[in-house]
Amino acid sequence: MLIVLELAILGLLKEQELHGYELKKRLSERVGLASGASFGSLYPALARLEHAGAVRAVLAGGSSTASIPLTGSLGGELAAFRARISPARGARGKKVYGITGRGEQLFGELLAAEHGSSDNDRVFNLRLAFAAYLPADARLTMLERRRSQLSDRVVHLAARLKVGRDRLDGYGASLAEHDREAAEHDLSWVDQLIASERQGPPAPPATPGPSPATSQEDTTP
Amino acid sequence: MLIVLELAILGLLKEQELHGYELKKRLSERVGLASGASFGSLYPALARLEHAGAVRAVLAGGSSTASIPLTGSLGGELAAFRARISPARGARGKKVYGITGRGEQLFGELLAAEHGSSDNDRVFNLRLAFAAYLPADARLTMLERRRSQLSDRVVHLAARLKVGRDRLDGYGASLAEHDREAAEHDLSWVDQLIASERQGPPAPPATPGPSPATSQEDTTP
DNA sequence: GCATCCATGTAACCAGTTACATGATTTG
DNA sequence: CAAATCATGTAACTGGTTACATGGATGC
Repeated sequence: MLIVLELAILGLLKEQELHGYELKKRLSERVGLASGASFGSLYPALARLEHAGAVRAVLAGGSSTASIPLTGSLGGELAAFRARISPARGARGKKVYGITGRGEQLFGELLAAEHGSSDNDRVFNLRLAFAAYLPADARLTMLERRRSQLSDRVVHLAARLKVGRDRLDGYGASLAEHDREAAEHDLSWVDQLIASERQGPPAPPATPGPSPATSQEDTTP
Repeated sequence: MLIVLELAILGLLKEQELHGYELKKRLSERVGLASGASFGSLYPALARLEHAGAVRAVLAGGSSTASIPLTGSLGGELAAFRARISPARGARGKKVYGITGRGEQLFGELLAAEHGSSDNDRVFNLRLAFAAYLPADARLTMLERRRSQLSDRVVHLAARLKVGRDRLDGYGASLAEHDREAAEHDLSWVDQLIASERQGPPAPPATPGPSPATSQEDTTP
């Protein structure tokens, strides 16, 4: 799924500039099951995004740790400038990517788009991971769509259990049962999310707050 | 994944003869999340299996309900015979497939094969669905491999939670938490399966017993 | 100076999907 | 008899993987 990878890349780059290798590591850890993207798909995706003007690459110089550890809250502009100190070195430098205005826009579109019934699980997880960038109402809509999806699934799985009672052996029955439980667990989780969405304000406890005035981890090196 | 689809097909055909369309429906309901195979992949897969001699097709005559509703407990022989009443009709008849000796063998191999670290979830679910056909020790091995896999995953996800505490926003944290819970749930489920495997006999409550002397579908054309 | 990790990229291949083309059977 | 559903198949495309090729940087 195009969107999955590209959305994930843009989302991570929105937080801070990264080069491909690092990006890949973050992708794996950040959205756990969602995306085990490999280099073979990551680099082409980056190339596509760059071609589309959504990200911009800067060849970064040698001293490795220079560009990685900035915490992200300042615009790409500055960091890009800093990186440009040593613009070209050997044939293949470390290519640090930053998101552009176009990229931010694309990110917003991808994040808000209605993914007509396809993929589901992975897509939802990913979008939730970046839900903080979504306006509150869109977030709620998304959660509710997910809720109804899961509720359908639970019904379907329960039906499977009932129908298959005589067609399933012990293992099949246990599997069906477990699937239903998992779906129910997912459902109640989403319900929780919805509930806390409705009464509490978004309340982002960590770094990438979408808006509030409280975000000031400055990053002067 | 080749194995997934083909294993699933063979497994279902082992229980009873089916034509593609019906097969597809069963695939969806039987192994819930595991396989939403579409016709575009199913028919080619059937063709491959037929070419490999693992399944054998019989053109079935018109009166639809004749071949479907047999409860599966009788060997393929009889059903095949019944279907052969009108062996060829229009250009495209309903093609009922049955598993052959080669197919049974292949099924066994696929079911027992070590799927070196790949796919995981779907494969496990599928194999569990047909676990009754596995000898007890292989079953245990498989369950234990899965257990260690899941245990690794839990550790990894817990680590993600701890590490990402400051890098994750509320949504990311909730997601990570939920993933960990899900993995833990899976783990304790597998533990249960292992436990009941160890002390109780397999005890298959329904149709498809793995071995008893009743299996005699010979393959004379 | 050699091994190991970091880092980027390409090419071949693979499983699977969607969309299309075709026709038979059932049913209102 | 027309519409819906059952049924089989093909072709184009997609999103992805593994394996390969290449080379800089680090550290022992």
